[in-house]
Amino acid sequence: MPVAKGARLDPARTRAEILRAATALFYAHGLDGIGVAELCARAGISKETLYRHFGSKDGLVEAVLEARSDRTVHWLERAAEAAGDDPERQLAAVFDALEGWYGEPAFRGCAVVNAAIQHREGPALGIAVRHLVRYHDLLTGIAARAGAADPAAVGAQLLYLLEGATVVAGHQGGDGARGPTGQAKAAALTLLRAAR
Amino acid sequence: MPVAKGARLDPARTRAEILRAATALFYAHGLDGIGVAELCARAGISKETLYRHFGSKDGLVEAVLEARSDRTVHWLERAAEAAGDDPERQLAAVFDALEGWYGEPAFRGCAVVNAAIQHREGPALGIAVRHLVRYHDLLTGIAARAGAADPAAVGAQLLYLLEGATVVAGHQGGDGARGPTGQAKAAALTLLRAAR
DNA sequence: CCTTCATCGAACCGATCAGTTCGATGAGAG
DNA sequence: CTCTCATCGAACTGATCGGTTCGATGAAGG
Repeated sequence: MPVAKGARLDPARTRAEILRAATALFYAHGLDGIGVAELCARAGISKETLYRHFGSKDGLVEAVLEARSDRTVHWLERAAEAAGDDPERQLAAVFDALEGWYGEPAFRGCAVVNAAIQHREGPALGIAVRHLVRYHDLLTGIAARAGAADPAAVGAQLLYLLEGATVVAGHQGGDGARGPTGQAKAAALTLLRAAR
Repeated sequence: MPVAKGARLDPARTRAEILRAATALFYAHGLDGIGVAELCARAGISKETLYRHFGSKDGLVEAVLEARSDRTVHWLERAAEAAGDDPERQLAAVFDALEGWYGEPAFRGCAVVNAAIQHREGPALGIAVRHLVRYHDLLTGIAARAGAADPAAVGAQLLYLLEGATVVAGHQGGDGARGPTGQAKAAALTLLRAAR
């Protein structure tokens, strides 16, 4: 990142570096909790560079959220695929991955959903809705392969569990008062088995 | 609320009116989406009155969140009590109440949880953690009365469902793209029955 | 009647913010 | 070597924000 004055690096690399820094800062401090000036300082770039690449702070937020949604969804899809063909194993793998995420010290919930809660207007809400639909599709697919009578309904139930566990886990770290965790996978498997 | 210049109304009533307006405005626009000046205008009071009652915007936020948490928890407790002695009926009543709430056009998710997501520092996070603990206590009590082997674990599972359904429902209204709803109660009952 | 005081309304303050502009710099391309 | 242009860094703008202050007002209480 120590880009010199007249550096002519790959512009795509500059853009990626801005995205990387902005993703972490928006997640940690909230969309309104970090200013463009500080963001540029932390990313090691100038304001002019940021505005040439993204046009506005909202444009940067949109790019960050799109990338974050893609990464998270693909991460869970890969976790399910890697678990083999058994739908129960796939579901267990998804929730194992999630619970590993919850344990990271910087975990603060889902960045996309959090952003939509912070900025009801603007691109965040639409991206979050699509994000939830993708989660729902993933879980509905597992329910369908498990032979559920109404896969979309079971997918919705599993989606509630996933999002609820994420929200609850996201509130643990600042204070004490941690509620019981590790129940999300058990609940998900119970719901899937009850649907067959 | 058209309070005249030298009005000597019950100060407690003035305070309550500020709280009422602030609760709605913070919920609709977010904690950072509404300024003190506009809030005062909408509440029909002057800035000096607001600052005498609450000291700061953060003080007002704290009072709003405390009151909102109390109201919501008591509302669900009453819904459960009114359903009689059968734990399954109590759980159904809680999720019926929630799903009625989700259908309101102004529904935007849980104000307390949303606030903690917006302001990670300050009083919001602590209030939200306590809020979730109270929800967990309510649901754990139902699980215990239903004879669950591990009531706290079942309470956590139900808490995930409750929060997840709230978050998902809170993202439906701005855009189209509504996911399946109405599955929260069915999932909750499935989990409760599986635990007996 | 007269004191008290909650209230209004408007001006004011310092800080911060998103976004713009510009001269200087230096690496890569021809 | 020279032109191009992405980049830096710093200054600047206009708006908004949270919070303070103050004189005027008028209802309640003695």
